[in-house]
Amino acid sequence: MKKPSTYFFTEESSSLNEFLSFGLSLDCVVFGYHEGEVQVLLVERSVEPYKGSWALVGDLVHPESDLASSANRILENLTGLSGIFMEQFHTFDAVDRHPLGRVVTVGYYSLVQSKHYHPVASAWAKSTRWFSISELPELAFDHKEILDKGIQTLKRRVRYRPVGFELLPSKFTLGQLQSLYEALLSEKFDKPNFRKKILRMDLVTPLNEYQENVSHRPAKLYAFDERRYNLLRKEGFAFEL
Amino acid sequence: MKKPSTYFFTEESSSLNEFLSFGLSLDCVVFGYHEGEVQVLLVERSVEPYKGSWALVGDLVHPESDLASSANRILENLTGLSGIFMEQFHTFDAVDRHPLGRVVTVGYYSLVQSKHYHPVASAWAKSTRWFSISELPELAFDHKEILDKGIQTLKRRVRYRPVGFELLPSKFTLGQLQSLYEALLSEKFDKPNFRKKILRMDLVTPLNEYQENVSHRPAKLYAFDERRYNLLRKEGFAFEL
DNA sequence: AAACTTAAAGTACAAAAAACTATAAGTATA
DNA sequence: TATACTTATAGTTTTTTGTACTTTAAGTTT
Repeated sequence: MKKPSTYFFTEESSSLNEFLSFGLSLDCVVFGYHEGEVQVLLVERSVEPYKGSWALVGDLVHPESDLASSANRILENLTGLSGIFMEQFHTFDAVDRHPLGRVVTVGYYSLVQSKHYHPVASAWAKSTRWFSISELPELAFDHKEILDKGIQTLKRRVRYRPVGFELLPSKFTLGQLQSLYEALLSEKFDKPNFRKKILRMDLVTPLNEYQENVSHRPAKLYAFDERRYNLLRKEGFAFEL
Repeated sequence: MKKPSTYFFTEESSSLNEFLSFGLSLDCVVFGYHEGEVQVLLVERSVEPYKGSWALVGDLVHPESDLASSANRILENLTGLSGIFMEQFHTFDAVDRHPLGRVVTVGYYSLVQSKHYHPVASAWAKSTRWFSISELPELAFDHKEILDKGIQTLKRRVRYRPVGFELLPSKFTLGQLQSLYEALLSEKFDKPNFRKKILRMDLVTPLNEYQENVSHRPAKLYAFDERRYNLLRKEGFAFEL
């Protein structure tokens, strides 16, 4: 990259170079869902600082790459999966948040089906583990703050994004969908009304398939209609439950 | 600030210094409201790059300060007002977004009453002006993208923040409040129901004062109850209109 | 000064939606 | 064949929304 030669910042006469001294990192709250419980993937750091502590999945961003591609690289390295759903939620910039320098971090969250995730060996992670969001360990850096903000954001965005579908298999029952939303929002819904509302939105299409090997009436399976969602999203619809 | 000496990033063996080469800036979408219209404050740049173009209010962040204090400094310089409501909404990081180097910018929005705003001479602004959000000029950098995302975010946050009150005088009528929300959301509300909902929330307290010099029945004046709002916010309430 | 205009504030009621209750249906297991 | 469990839906009650209309309080016009 060409180094700048002109002044940009005019409040005091100092060159732009002086201001190009920030580090940029990305920390991702990887949400999973398993048997009615919302989980978060954490890694045990194998390097200083905070060696041995649990931390969010994250890394520094290379000066030549952007956040979205860094995020994909980081998650693909860790999970072996590419094209995972991921969204930015907040930037954390406390001056002393990183012990080794001025590093600003951008918080992302991502949604994966726990069962699709398989741990991959990594240079910076001694181990990785799913934690229930109700039983979290102490975290490195300001990762507790980032995680809390991530959970808070997810709970809101769930209301106007089809976030839930990322956490379910491609064929699911309305009961599973309801349990997921109840776990995400820590709130119970009325079954008949939940069904009515979901079906009215036309976001899911019924399949001619049913659950198998269950010791009760088998539920009909549904699939998420992505085309229909993209249509609705343009009009700015709300996911009212 | 102490320069780091240890390795942090282990994917390749390079020192942290190599990664401390980002610039950090802040761009603020200053929203105003005047006679039923939502406006944005733009500045005409008097310095390169994009000299002469309209741009959002923004500046580089000093390595020793954080975003919140930079934001306050920038807005106080420009408007002469301090303690203005301001909130982060998204970080923009395209590699080529700034012609002079790798500068990542954090988008904020702020809400001010246009009539309280008085332009202040500034080193980097030839002039400043309010624009209606329906008649915007071409903007410098990626400011169009930032502005669009800011408007989109405001429209959503209006639903669970008392954002509206920042844009009204301390004593206002319910009619004014309703017009403001209609302008912000480009949506009409039913008057009796709007009143019921607002009053039910207990966020506004009626005063024993009335409009004056209007050629019709004068409306009762109300004030926003900040204490009550802080109570409700902890429970995570929604502003359902 | 009486009649008119304008908008606030509130009332009444029908229509729609949501919340709640109850019950029938389908499958596996005891 | 009974029972345990869960899906699926019908129906009833309660709450919310939308519409129309009434009353009140000013200023404006004739």
